[in-house]
Amino acid sequence: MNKNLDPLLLSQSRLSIIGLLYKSNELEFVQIKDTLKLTAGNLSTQIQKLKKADFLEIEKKFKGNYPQTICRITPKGIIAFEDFITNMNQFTNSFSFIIPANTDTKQNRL
Amino acid sequence: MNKNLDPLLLSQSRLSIIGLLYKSNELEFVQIKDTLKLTAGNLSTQIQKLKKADFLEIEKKFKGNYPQTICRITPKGIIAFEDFITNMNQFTNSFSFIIPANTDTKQNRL
DNA sequence: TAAATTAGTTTGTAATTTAAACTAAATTAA
DNA sequence: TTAATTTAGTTTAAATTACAAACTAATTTA
Repeated sequence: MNKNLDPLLLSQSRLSIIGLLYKSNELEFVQIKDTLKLTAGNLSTQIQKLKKADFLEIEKKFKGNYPQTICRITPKGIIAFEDFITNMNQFTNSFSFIIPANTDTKQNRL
Repeated sequence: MNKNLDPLLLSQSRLSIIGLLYKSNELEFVQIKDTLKLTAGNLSTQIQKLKKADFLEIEKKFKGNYPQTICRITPKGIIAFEDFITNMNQFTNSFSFIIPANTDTKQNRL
């Protein structure tokens, strides 16, 4: 089978989390939770999985008196996300005989 | 969260199965199994799930003396797959500031 | 006629998902 | 001032999913 889609990112919640961080580099736990409308429990587990894969790092600070959890995407996370996008585009483009194609050739990795 | 990706298709195996059928309309169980290198057990369960969602229909015949299971994509399956592709393209294109964009506008549904 | 092959289905375990329950501190209201 | 509520998370537990292994059942080959 086509095993090129990282199963860790083949998940609505984790794909969205990494996608958000891909754009913003780092975000607060609460920002992610609110933006994606995830429960805190779910987000907590998902970022732990992403951390375990070294796709993001978690920094615990304080914002005023409250604890604050910052998530930051790692170089490995960036590459994994770009690979996912590239592979998914490749897949969707293989149906361009009916669904208009993606012009993506090879991504520019920064 | 971005709840527009049908979780039934957000699976490597089921996405590939429906993708194959999207191209070929109907295929034998064994053809799908061999093409995607799935185990028979896994394929059996996955097509049952897809059937339950009315994304494909299963016809049981005989080919010579051996049983033959034909899988055929349904109109509902076609729409679901096209929607998945469209939504995934929309997602990936929202990262085109770095990853080249997909030109897909609105798909032509046949 | 025994062994191997074909074509699947069912089962059992492991992993995943996610809401609910919980911890722990801070803040607000009575 | 102390009780209730809010903030910010983590842990748990139940439900769902994934998938290989084991199984059924017939056919073909040696």
